[in-house]
Amino acid sequence: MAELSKTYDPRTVEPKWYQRWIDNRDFEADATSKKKPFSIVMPPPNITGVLTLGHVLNDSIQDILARRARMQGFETLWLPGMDHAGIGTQTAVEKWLRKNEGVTRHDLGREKFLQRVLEWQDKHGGIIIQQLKRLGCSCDWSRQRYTFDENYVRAVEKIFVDLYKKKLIYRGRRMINWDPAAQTALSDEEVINKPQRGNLYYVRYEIVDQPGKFLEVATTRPETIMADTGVAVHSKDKRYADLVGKEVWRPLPREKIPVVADEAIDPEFGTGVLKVTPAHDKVDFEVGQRHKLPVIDVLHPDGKINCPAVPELNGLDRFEARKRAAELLQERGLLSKAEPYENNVGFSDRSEVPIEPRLSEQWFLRYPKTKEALAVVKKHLIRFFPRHWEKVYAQWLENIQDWCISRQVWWGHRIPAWYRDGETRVQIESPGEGWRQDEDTLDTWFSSWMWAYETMDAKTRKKFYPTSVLVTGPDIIFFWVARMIIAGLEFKPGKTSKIEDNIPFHDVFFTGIIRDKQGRKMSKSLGNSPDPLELIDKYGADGLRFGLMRIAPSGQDIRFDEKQIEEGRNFATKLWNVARFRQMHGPSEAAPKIDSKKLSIFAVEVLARLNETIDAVERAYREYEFNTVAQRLYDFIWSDYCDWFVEAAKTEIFSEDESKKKSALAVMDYVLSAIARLLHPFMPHITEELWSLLGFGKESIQFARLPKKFALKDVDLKKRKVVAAIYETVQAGRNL
RNA sequence: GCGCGAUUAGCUCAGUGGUAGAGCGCUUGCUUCACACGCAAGAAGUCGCAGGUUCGAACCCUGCAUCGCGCACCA
Repeated sequence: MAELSKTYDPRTVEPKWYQRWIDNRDFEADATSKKKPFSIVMPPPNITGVLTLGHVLNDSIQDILARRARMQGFETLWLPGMDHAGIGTQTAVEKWLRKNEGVTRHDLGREKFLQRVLEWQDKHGGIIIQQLKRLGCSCDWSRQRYTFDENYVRAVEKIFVDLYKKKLIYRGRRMINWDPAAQTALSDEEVINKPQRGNLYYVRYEIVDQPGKFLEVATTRPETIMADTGVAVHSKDKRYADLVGKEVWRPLPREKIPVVADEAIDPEFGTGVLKVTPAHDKVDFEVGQRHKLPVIDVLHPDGKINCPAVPELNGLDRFEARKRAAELLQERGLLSKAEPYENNVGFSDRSEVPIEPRLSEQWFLRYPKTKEALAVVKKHLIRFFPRHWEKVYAQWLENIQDWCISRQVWWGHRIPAWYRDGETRVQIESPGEGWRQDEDTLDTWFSSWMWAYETMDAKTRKKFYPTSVLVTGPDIIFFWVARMIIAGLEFKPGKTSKIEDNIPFHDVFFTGIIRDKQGRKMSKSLGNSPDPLELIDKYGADGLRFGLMRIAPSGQDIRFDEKQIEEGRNFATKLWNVARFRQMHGPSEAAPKIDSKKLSIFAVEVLARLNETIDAVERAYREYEFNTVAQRLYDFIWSDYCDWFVEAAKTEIFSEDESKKKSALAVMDYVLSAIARLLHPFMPHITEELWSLLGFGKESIQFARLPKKFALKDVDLKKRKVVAAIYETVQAGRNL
């Protein structure tokens, strides 16, 4: 048995073991194994991403579950991979190109740009995978997948074609969310509403056959007046009843537009008159449809005004134009007032600029299996932890709208649609000469929704699908979790067509979101996100993992404080030292013989508490209460074992009575071995090191069975009262 | 407007019907033969507010307040 050094050095110990695990192929799952399966697919991080604390939390939890499953005797697969992250990656590379070479993607053209993305990917991509290894993640790297793997791309295309054939995918000209910065359509989920301070402008529209009389319209967007093709009032609004059917002069440019009556107008808002701008607002579009109003688009895709008829505004950026339009109206006496006003504006999740509702030709998916998806969660065929997310999930599914899946982005899965002379064909291969493929790519989530099964080959899938549990953040419950459930139910990748064989996972554990000390989200721009790699250097991967898990209540947001990680490191040191103490009194036994007749009352106490801890830990795992597991282990080791048992046992260890000494040491071995195993999922490296140095097993601790409770006799358990009394006395004595 | 969380010691958070807990911080004492990343002792909370249920409420119910999040509205 090697000697334990005076201090624990995670920086050498951790990489040493990780390398050994990899060399032994300990993480590789055997699809032909007879053991029961346990599987997790990792939510694929973006190829451009670097490790954040969010990943550390997420992946530590997955690692804990995977490592525990191995110790429970399951054939365990933790399948890792990466996401190409369409808009995200494209934006990152464009930014890099602009900074380093001063060129845009349009300067390069599609082909060259994609070439550069691939080069960039080889050079800078996938850093996060190396970082996950440093965390100790026990992923099956031999099965690592990428949403751009050839087979995966093929599967995405195939699904598109299938859904098209089923008439679930269609192409249509509809109102979509347009991101003028990234210049692409977005799904509703990618739009975030934020309250914005602005003005409510009261604009005067002169009534055509009553010169000098005006209809006043309240609007926040005077820059879109040029696109007005009508004004609308509520059908029952008496104030304006006589004007319905007449015409008013649109101020910019001056033109006659009709007054229509529609139920959608709120008579209470503003003046009760709505300017109808079908090209630039969803409600207005619908009103326009009902009254057959024309659609005039006055915005370029980049958000600049497209209206040569009003040269003062033409070519201006939309926000610039807003101010200018108000000035123009003011000059012409058509602005009666402007009052400060706060309203919600939709922002692009990615580029963080306000989106524009825009009429556009896009591909859409009519979601299949929404009722079934609702039912599997309601009936707990899929269980959510914590439960309250079920409601959020249900609310989304009940109000679901068709999904806009096409993106005007170059980096992504190409849409398998082909055009020639007004003819359209949807198929994977080109139909032949003269056919032009659709320029657009698919929403990244349209590929990720197959992640739970398309990452597995047939043999792997047979053994490991459906997966056991999904660990992810609640922020992607719609983007990913719900859509994966739908995909599982619709595409039926399971061994039979039964629902329970096709759901993508049995349990979903939603982690909390890590915030800074002030409760703000971690973000690059705020610079409040500590670098996990630095934390690992400082405190060790095990320290970081344990520290974080201990403060991560199930599903609650977490306020991060480095102090908490320091505690994790301190705990590792404590464990190390108490093992050293044992080692100073001779070699340990892998299978210590404990003569229950010779157990001291202190030994009975610590074994009883170990039993309680084993039970409590088991219970907490069942509910995914990782902080409880961590806390119970922490308390047992530090307080019950170190502070009380070891201190009490010292008298025996230093006594002349050999049998008492042997008994105490045997109990220490028993408890230490149990501790190492219980703690291994949380702190894999240090426990493996101790397991090896103390000689508790020839094999890696990873495959050691979790400790069972020690069989204590009732006679012995009765002694616990005495121990309690003694401990109380000791405390009182110390007090004096 | 609807829904979901949170509100407990200076800080970060556990507890969830029966005498208020942990870690950090603070105070005091310890270079005691594993550990100062430590040991021992201690001070510190009318458990957001108001009602109700109960023998008994931090915990259950109702209402309110504050903070955060989601959905809807958003001219």
